[in-house]
Amino acid sequence: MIKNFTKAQRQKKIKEYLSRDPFSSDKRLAKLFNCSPQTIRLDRMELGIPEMRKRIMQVAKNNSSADKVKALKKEEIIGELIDVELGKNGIATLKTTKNMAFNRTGIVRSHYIFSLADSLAISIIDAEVALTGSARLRYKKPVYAGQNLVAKARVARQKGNKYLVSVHIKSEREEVFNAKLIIISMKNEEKKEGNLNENSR
Amino acid sequence: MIKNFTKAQRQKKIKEYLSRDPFSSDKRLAKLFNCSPQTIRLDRMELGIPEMRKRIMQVAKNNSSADKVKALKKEEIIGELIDVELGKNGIATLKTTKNMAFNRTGIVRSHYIFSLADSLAISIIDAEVALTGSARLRYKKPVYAGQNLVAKARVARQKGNKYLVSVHIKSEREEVFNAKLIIISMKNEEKKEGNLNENSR
DNA sequence: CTAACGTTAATAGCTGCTATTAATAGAAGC
DNA sequence: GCTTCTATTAATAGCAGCTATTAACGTTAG
Repeated sequence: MIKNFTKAQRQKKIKEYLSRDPFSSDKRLAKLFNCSPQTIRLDRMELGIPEMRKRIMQVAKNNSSADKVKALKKEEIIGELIDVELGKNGIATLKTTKNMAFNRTGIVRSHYIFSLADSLAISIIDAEVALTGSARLRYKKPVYAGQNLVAKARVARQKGNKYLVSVHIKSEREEVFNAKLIIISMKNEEKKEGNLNENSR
Repeated sequence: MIKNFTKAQRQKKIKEYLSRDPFSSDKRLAKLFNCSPQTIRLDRMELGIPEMRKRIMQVAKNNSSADKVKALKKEEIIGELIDVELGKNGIATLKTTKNMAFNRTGIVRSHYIFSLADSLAISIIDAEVALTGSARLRYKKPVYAGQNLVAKARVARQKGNKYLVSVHIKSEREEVFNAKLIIISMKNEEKKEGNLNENSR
């Protein structure tokens, strides 16, 4: 019989695979790694990896705690949201990579930086839907692939449904970018409609 | 025996409860609502609510695609470059998709629109390296996933290595966005100094 | 040879279900 | 009254995806 992997190789692969896709049962993994479910189970035990259902739970619990932010879902935010005080301020970080940069120079493309600022600005607005109305951007210094960016946003003013948000992005404590954005929150007219025809009582 | 709720009341409560906390099994719900698990099951059937594991799955899948950092993909950024007269003007288009939009509203995220404008502005500059220095953005109307965008850029002024580029983006002949960008062209000497202390290797 | 290791198998039991059939109590209809 | 309907509960078989345990192999190292 063909030996696909050594035990160590297989376990490493399993770990890698599950970190990307935690939704596979032992049965499915067994097929993927061409071994028996029991082997997968033994591997999981040794690696301290919980069963599929518990893995799914972890993922689920993760994002259910993340609905602090109303207008954006987690996946829609560029960068990693560190802290948010809705309606006031927020912090996000972005680890820049080569993919985000011009090959020739290694300089990160400007729209990635804008995306970080814009996403963060929208995230801190306390509304179901928030859109960017206008913005003033200033790129202070070029950012090179590999640099870690820290974005801080603050609601500077609010007039009705218009928020003036200022964002400063630093790398190594040096400001590389700042922006002022007008974010517009949308009315929640459609929220009421719950129980018109619900019988009962 | 004490009748806690009518059927309709209980079902309404179950619906409410699960929308806040999808992690409860029928058994737990039965205790909460002081009835038998079977009753809960019947209620779920009537309401079309799936079992706990499937509910957890839904929550998990939601944010599972979250590798924390969602990168823009290259193809998504630039749009299609239709025509360029270096140093003068250019036209690019972008077919917007659901991926670019907020799930909830279908409105395309602002940074995609900026990316189109910014990329186009940079590509019409006749220089080896061009960087965005600052920008003034105005979002006129929300863009919905599926709309085709047409961006026109024009070099309005040039002062040394600074170019003032204006970009107008239309959908269906209606302007949805415009921007003025200062693009800075870099001399080729300056290209090297990127790797002073950072990223290295 | 034999002991250890790696793998697979078989078995019992668990949770949280689905699906089905049935029993029971209470109210409503004639 | 008796019947019928509704709501609830029960009991049963079966499923997926496990845990935990015991056991049986084959390969390899000493």
